Amino acid sequence: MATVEDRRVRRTRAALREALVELVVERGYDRVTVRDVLDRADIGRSTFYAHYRDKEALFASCFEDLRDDLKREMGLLGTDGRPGDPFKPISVIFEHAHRHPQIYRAVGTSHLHQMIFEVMRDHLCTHDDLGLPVDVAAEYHASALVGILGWWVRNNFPHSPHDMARMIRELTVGGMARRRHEAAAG
Amino acid sequence: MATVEDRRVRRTRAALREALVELVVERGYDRVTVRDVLDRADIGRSTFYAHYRDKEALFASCFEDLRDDLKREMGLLGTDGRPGDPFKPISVIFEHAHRHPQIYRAVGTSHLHQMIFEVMRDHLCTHDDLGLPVDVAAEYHASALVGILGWWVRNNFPHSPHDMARMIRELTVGGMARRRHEAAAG
DNA sequence: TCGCTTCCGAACATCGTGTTCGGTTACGGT
DNA sequence: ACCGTAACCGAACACGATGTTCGGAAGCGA
Repeated sequence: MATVEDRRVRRTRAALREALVELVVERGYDRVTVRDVLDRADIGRSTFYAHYRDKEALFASCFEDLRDDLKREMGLLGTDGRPGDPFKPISVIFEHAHRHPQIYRAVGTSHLHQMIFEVMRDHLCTHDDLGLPVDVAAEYHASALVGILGWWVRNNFPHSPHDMARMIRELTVGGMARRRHEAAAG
Repeated sequence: MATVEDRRVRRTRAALREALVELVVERGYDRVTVRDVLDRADIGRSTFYAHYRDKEALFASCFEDLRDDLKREMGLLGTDGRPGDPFKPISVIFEHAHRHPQIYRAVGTSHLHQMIFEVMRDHLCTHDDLGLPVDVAAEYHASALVGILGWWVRNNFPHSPHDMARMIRELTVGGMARRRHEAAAG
């Protein structure tokens, strides 16, 4: 029956995560060594390896928090059963990134990609059949979305989350609408 | 007045490039060491560093050949001044990838991304104004294209290049056509 | 054949990684 | 406040990868 997590553990892990994110933002993931993280966080070497297998594991743990947070917000959209605005999820993603600029700057798009791909495929399966392989459409739209999200983050949020969602809607919905129309007519 | 390149240089560089590509396909870029490349190519250590600064430089040189080749093929499309099929470039890219499966499997999409983004932006500037920032549209379409290309390569070319180009056309053209129509009407 | 370039390979210094272990500190529970 | 335990420290170590140096051997083009 584990009591509340030891305060030392909390502080150690938080310091390590914060240090890694800072350093990755400053130099990029590849140019950060474990030693750098240790110095920045002021944590002993052996302590690091008592908590994480390696740098990659620490990085993943940073992203896990973020992912859970985002998934929770996404989950709130589908509670009432009604389909709702199919582009609302995009708004949510951009709002989320805008609220966590540091970690979105640090995290590569590869982690995000897998998650968004899955959301996208489920969405396409339930909402409409486009007359072409679902995986192709899902990969296409997921790549576009993650790519433009990364661009937006890298360029320090040159447009508001709302504007980004609107523009993506306009770039995307035409293709979908046209396919639906053809499918209905043919 | 440099004569033809020394045969030894040609053979050395070719062996190194081939070895690196093979190993990257087998294990992924991060899991390949310089030593691995040396063993596979049967080249001495000092010889390697006489030709390339590090592993990254060798990898870049692999991609340069490919890029020049692709750019040449792309260049052949615009020689007659007529606009032609705006989706022909996409066919060319997929045909090219299909003809060089090994190196496309090895090369990450990041190198490709920059190139395709530039082509896309130029294309959008000359062809049509979409009523939203060109950079946004270019990044969106470039990301989608590179993403789906990577997916196609990773999954061992589950559709023909022609089919891929067609599907992308259908996923893309609706959005563009709709924007053009609105701009003309409004 | 001749002169020059390239290649070889062993040795070396340097750096990052991940582990071990005995000693110290700080936490949570009572 | 006290105590047992868990976490932290830091120095030392083994290991592997990187990139450089240099003298000698071999292959190239002319």
